[in-house]
Amino acid sequence: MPTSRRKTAPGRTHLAASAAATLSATVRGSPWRASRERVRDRQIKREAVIRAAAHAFNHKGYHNTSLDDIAAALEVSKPTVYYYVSNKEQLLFECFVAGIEPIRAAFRNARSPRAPARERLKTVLGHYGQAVASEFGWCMVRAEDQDLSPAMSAHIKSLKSEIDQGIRRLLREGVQDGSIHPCDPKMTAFALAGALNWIAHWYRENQSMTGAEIAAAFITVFENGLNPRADTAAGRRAAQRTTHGLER
Amino acid sequence: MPTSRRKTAPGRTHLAASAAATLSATVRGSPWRASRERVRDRQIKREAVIRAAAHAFNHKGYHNTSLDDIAAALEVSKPTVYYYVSNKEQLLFECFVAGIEPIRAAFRNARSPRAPARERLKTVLGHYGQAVASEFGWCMVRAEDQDLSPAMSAHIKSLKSEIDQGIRRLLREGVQDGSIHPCDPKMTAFALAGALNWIAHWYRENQSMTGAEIAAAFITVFENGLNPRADTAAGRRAAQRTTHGLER
DNA sequence: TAGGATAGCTACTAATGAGTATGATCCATA
DNA sequence: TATGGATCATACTCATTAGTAGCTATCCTA
Repeated sequence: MPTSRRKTAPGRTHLAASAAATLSATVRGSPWRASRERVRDRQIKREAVIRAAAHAFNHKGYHNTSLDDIAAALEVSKPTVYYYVSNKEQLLFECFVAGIEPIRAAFRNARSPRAPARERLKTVLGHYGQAVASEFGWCMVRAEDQDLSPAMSAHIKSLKSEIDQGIRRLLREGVQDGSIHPCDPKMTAFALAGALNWIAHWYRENQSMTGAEIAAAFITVFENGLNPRADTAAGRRAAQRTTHGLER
Repeated sequence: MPTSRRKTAPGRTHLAASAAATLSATVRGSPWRASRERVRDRQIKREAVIRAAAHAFNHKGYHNTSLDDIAAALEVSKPTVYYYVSNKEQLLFECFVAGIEPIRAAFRNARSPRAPARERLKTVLGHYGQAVASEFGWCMVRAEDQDLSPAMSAHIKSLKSEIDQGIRRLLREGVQDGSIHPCDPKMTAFALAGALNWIAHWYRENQSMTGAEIAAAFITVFENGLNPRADTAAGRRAAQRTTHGLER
């Protein structure tokens, strides 16, 4: 890795460039306006830091990523990173929240029972899959309580639990309105979430599909299960041969 | 944590006790026999080290576990651990192999097409689930290439790929013999493995079921999918109302 | 145009933890 | 009973890295 210690002119760092690109910073107005823009500017830079962290965590893992790495990726020094974020742990936490927020939004939209619960669940799972395939997916999925302070760990656990409970509720509603096969909501929710979470592990290496395509493919898998095809004689025969007992 | 630096008499450490418990070390015989027992003794102690590592990784994560921790858990010093294992990375690798081996064995047993492929797949997935819920499950599932040297990373990847290909093959066979609904083998294998892998994440905190019970419950989930119950008028009505399109 | 807030850098501290050099002890064998 | 290998401990080295102290430059506001 070439240490391109390019001496950027002060006040014109990569971070600043990133902010300037998004801001119409040339507009001058009242002092308040300028002040507001400063705040926005800072917010944008902060997000750039978090995105860079997510990218690094994604590729090298949390513990193998130093804050110097993140700073280098932004062509900035380490204290600059600390200027936008209080510590490494918070960086992971922010990535986690950025990843999980779209899923929570999807749940909020799925609240009202216009459609059968199965359809609402499918929509939510679609968003879930896309979130996991996003840049923040890895952080979302791999953020472990072991790496975080008790407070943050508790916060993350409660967010995760919220998602879990949301899936279970939709499953129960689906069983009740008849749109979903009777099932154990807890185990089914675990299976669904697990299958989708796992996307984060192989998606980096195999980006031949978009997040939406993957999510759609998974929904199909969930719907078909492992049932034999009901429309052929061979399927019926094979299904009848089954013994219906797991190995001891 | 009380630093119970209990001064164990030399030659009578925890490791030795563990080995002695399993060995009938009192038997004296020919020098060759003693020599063979020494070898076995060493092997048993080595396995105790690996188990201790798995336990620690399981609870604190790989990077948050120091070799001093593992040594302390065995009431032994760090160089003793190094006496049985060449480095930390190898420790993780051994845990990984210990976890994945039963799954490979299950695949070997599922080779001959006595039963329909669906039944063979169910059996394999049952073993898979139990392995993931085992003490080595976490290591198996969370061992990342990022934490390992290229050589070990490649080795682990090939083992993982072997499992993946095995599942796909059984899926294809099942589709062919009619015992499994036509599906995309790749995506279906990802979903199945993901759901099962995820067990490792929640099993530690929720050991209300045995590994076998969990595996059985998951198989049921896979078989039912999200299909509506076909045996009620409500189910059919709900199924007809569905729009069959993922959100845009 | 002075002053204060903003934004950033160089150069450090301090702690942790992987891995090792060296030597002590025990036991089987000769 | 002397010796060599097996087993384990004390006490280090060395590299990494999270986080900080203290300084500088810029720019908006009064």
